[in-house]
Amino acid sequence: MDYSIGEFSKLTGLGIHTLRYYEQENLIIPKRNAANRRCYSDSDIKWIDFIKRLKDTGMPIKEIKQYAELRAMGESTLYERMEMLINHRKALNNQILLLQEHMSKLDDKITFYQNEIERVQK
Amino acid sequence: MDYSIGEFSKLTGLGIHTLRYYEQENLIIPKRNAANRRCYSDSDIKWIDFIKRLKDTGMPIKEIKQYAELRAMGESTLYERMEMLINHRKALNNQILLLQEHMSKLDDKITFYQNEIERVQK
DNA sequence: ATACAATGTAGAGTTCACTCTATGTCAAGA
DNA sequence: TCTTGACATAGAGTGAACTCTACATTGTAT
Repeated sequence: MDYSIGEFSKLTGLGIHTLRYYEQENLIIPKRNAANRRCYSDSDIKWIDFIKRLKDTGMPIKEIKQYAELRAMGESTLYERMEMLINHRKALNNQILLLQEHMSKLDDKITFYQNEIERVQK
Repeated sequence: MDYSIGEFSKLTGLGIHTLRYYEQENLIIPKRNAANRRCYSDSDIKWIDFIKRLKDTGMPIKEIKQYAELRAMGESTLYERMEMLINHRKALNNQILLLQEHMSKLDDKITFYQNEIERVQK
């Protein structure tokens, strides 16, 4: 099944402009029909979902672009891509640990506020 | 103890330009000496550390600015500030949960790569 | 056949959070 | 005294990631 850019935009939640921008950046390059219209496929949906995952975990577009370009080169880049993901996993793990630390400090601060408010009310 | 902007920049790890920008945005407004030079205090260091924590947990400058302005108003805004922090804590918690989910999916993908690479090598 | 909605390209504009430049003042060391 | 370096302000520039505009073309419903 193929989708026009408008349909694909609705399916993925990404704006039409964003999809064209992603194409410009080589993240996703859909087929074209006879009239030069973009034809997105079902596998493009999965690919966009993965791109979103990388983005949402803090990978910059440039790096996603690198990954996408390796992917477009086929099987010979499997190892390189895996290495990228392993590195990204490490970064993500650190990010989570840091956020957890921040949260516990934030909890301390909230506790402090609760005490202050009680103190002031007396 | 008071610090010039240069000293304070080194102490906090924030650039001089960034400190002036933060002042412009009302995040931190140091005293001035007779010659109109900024005089940062020890408590300003703690305040910057807290600003950094908010920033690093994804709070946009505009919202930090709101918090800073409440803080500058004194005790009467304690409750409002606490509420902001509680909301932020919630957002942070969601963010962490989401990242953990992303990480587990990333792990699946890495496992997939490992299998693929093995398959291709045979 | 005609209108209109969706699509195409190229390039400009926006927002965020800095970061830097230009220009001027002033205090302290050689 | 001279010069150097840190500081001051105002405003311009940057990079990331969109987002929008202008204008041309095409597909579809009436």
